[in-house]
Amino acid sequence: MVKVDSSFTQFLERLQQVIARLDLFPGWRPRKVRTLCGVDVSYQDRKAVAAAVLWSVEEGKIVEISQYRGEVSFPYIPGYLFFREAPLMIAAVKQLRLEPQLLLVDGHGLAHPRGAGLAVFVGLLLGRPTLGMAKSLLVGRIGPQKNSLAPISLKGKTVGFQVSPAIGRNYYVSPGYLVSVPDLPRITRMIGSSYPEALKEAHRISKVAVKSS
DNA sequence: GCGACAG
DNA sequence: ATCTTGTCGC
Repeated sequence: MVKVDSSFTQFLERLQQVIARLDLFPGWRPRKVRTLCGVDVSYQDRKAVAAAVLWSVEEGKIVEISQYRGEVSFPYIPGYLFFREAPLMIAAVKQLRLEPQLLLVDGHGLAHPRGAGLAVFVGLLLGRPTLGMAKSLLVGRIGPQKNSLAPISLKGKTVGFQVSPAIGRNYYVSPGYLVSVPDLPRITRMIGSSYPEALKEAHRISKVAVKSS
């Protein structure tokens, strides 16, 4: 794994700051969400496998799967996850034959120290509506819960929500691309409120794939 | 300086 | 994330 000097992380920070100034979340309000695409990455040493799982909401089943095998040389550093995982995730999604309506990325989007987490980069570079969905908080404070949703506030702004499903652990959702913070509650409800099956499957499939390689 | 810290 | 056995609980 390469050593990462501060000049390089400073460069990545500048990149995130520039991206964060763009108009990333103008709002996306579909009448219906028919297909989701869960994206996740698993590792075994430097070997990595990204899985993209296209999921039909109405049928409740997998429609298409794609995997991308690669090598990582950049370490995990909180706040710079995009540089490690975005290339793999993007490659996996691009291999899909069908075009997903909404991407679900395992990681934060707006709920990031510089407002530009992994989900922002994946969504922006693929040009698709995207949500960041993380299993734990990176930054921000949790506000009062209302209807199983509690705002994540950062510097006085709401950057996402903590979701407390009827079943399972809490998770965190924030805008990745196109979807705005005010639209988050509605979109989250449309796809079911509990941790998405598309992401569970992407996690399982990438894990199995990296072990058998 | 100290603590926190997606996957 | 990954390394790892048994074990507590529904």
